[in-house]
Amino acid sequence: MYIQLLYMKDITDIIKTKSHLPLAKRTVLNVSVTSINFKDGILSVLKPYDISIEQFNVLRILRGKNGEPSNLMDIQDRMISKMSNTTRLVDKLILKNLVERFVCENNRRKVDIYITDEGLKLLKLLDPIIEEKENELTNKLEKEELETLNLLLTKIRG
Amino acid sequence: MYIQLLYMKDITDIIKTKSHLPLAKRTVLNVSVTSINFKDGILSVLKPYDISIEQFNVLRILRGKNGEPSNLMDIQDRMISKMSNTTRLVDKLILKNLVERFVCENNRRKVDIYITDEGLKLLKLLDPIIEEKENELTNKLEKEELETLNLLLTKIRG
DNA sequence: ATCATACATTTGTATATACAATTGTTGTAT
DNA sequence: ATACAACAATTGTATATACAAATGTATGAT
Repeated sequence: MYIQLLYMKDITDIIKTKSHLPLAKRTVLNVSVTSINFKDGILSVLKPYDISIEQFNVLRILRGKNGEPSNLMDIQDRMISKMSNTTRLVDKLILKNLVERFVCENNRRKVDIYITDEGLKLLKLLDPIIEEKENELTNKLEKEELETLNLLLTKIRG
Repeated sequence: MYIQLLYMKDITDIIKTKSHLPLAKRTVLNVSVTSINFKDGILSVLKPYDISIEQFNVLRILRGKNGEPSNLMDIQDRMISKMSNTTRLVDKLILKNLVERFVCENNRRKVDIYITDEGLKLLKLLDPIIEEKENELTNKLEKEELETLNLLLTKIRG
């Protein structure tokens, strides 16, 4: 609660006292604050299930393979964040029995990573809760406005 | 270079293969990717000067006080990220002689934190480089579009 | 004046991020 | 066949993030 209050104050501060900032700087700041805002929201949903956002992302990537194994490069290619420490992410998922890892038979440099039934079950549980939170996080804008926002964000990245 | 390529592939992937995602989910993803994009850009500028984004932010907050001291709460209130580890951020700035810390005389629970001349000098050096990068990061959009983007981001946070 | 409470900072632990270096495996050139 | 380069994953180190707990100081109630 305290953190939440501080955080609100923070945003207010930025919006109010810094609206005279140069447009570019204001944009970078605004995107960052919104991103942190979203991340906090998703995190609050995952917290009771003792799983981090990154771990959740890895699980969803593995589910997307429909029973086929992934190796680390596959996973990293689909992650938003950088390539590194995916080994350690998988380690933690293994400890929770959400994932299994084997040496790849065709290429012993690679590893085959599978999501377990337990992992699939957790995802099934989380899916609707995450979706609800995502809707909540974006419901201040009309559908049309959201489309515009997505368009601008895509365009700004070039 | 490798990371850069991977990263581009990543974005392309998301935009191309995931444009059918629900609007809310797509928005959350798009904001996150853009935020990481911006962060990477700023980071690449700061890297040669051996200073992290968070350390840079603390320095700018201190400069904003124009010679008056800040305590940790002041700093945390103005940071985008959460309250914690600000002590350690300041520790690192002290090691670099960019900042000084004293026990507050009026209230010995607090600390007075000052930016040093060396800290001010570094900021003066970094200011134009950061600004240039911010312009570069946002130059794919027209001024008008950037204003719209900022408006939508402000509105989405409610 | 004492005690409980609130305040401000610090410390500890787990996880995540960023990058460099290392290990082990495979492919290729000679 | 051997040596070298490329590949895939792992490990190490420093920093940042998130939260809980501890420390020390000030304030208020009685």
